[in-house]
Amino acid sequence: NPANGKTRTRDKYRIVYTDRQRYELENEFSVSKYISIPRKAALSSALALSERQIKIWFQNRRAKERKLHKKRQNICSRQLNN
Amino acid sequence: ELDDDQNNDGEGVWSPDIEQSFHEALAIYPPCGRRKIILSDEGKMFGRNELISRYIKMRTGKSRTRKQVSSHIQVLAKRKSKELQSLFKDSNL
DNA sequence: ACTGGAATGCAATAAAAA
DNA sequence: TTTTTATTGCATTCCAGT
Repeated sequence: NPANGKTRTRDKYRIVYTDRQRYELENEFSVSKYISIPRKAALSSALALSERQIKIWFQNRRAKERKLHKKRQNICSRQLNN
Repeated sequence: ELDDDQNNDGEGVWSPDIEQSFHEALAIYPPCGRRKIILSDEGKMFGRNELISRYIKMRTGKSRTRKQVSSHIQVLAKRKSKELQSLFKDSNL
């Protein structure tokens, strides 16, 4: 449903991705933190997700990485000021 | 560096007074999109967003860059299209 | 070389799911 | 409570038009 440009509906606030969708997305992320336009198109048709969903997944995945990195930094600084 | 905003007051980026002059500028310059976007004065070039930016500075004394104006127009257009889309959904279901 | 505008990025946030 | 999809308001980057 790419013509809409909208994913959320009144009955489905969000959908749960399949294990294969998660695996392939995670695999692509390990190659590059930023998805290229042709790779995004390929993943979109391969995983039956809209290009918007691919784009948003990478944004959320980067946010997760930043959050984890911040946690690691906090642990390090905690160990430094004992 | 510390909060160095001579141009930005305590309110948000598009506080009511700035929003007011922004809409005035929209009405003044081209009364809705379709007019010669190519504005070239002797020596200097001026696009619509820059004219809007200058108008906001005139009326409020606060600076909003042409890219801020561009971004704001995009956000407003998105809101409008979503309002229309939700109206269609409601009437259908 | 200038621009306006689309695509994209990110922080904050919501809410369902785990 | 934490994690996972999805949106929103701004800014920033990418694309052409003149």
